[in-house]
Amino acid sequence: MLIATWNVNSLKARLPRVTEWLAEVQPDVVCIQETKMADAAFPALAFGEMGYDSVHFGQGQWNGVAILSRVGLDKPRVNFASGEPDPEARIITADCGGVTVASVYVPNGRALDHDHYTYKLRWMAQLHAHAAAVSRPDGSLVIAGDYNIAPDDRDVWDPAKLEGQTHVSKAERDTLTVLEDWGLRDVFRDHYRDEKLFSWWDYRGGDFHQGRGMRIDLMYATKSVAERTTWCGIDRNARKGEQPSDHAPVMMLLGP
DNA sequence: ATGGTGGCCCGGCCA
Repeated sequence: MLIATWNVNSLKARLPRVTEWLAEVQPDVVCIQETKMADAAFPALAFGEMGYDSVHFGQGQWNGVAILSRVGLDKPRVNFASGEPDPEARIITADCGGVTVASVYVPNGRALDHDHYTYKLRWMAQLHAHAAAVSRPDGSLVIAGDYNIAPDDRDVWDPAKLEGQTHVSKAERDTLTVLEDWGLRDVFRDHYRDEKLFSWWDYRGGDFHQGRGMRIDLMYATKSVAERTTWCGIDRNARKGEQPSDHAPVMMLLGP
């Protein structure tokens, strides 16, 4: 079972690229972020014609998350499963092929002294509670999406240049450690020990072609799922060509 | 030099 996550940066602008990619790669489950559309505009029919069931949690102009699955899609849950609901559309969960899958779009944070940064840290605490509400540490859970956090310095092109900015602060990275302490693993890092491989590159300044990126699109999985993972990858080809998203899809392949 | 590109929807916000 091939599970993917992709921040598409507007599903309306990206639908041709997304359907082309689905046809080529044939993933079984896809977590999508930043659809930037209302539920009524979500192209469920187009995905259905390609064999995918889908659920979407949108709010219109900003945010918006979805899950596509061709291995079953049960118990869709929008927003956090416990505590205060997020006022923004940033998390959706469903059971797909025996795995509980959450598609998450973590707040950006903007700057360390910004209100949005405290919102981001609070959001990550709520994500921890969400994991515990939908699964046990010994269950089958994948939380995949745009975390807007680079787990460590291997995950950024130049740590020195990013010091003092969001995505790399200790407090943000500590929220990932909380997830790991609960029982989740960064499955990509299990398969690429020291490689500096990125999933996002700013549109500006030719950053993609200069290799100036970060790995912020992450797939956290419980131990039983991580141990079934035979391969992980980032499809940087999807960042090339006409009208790409600024993110590339990240994938994990599960054995039986 | 606080720029630059590309989404949103049509001047400025957000990433």
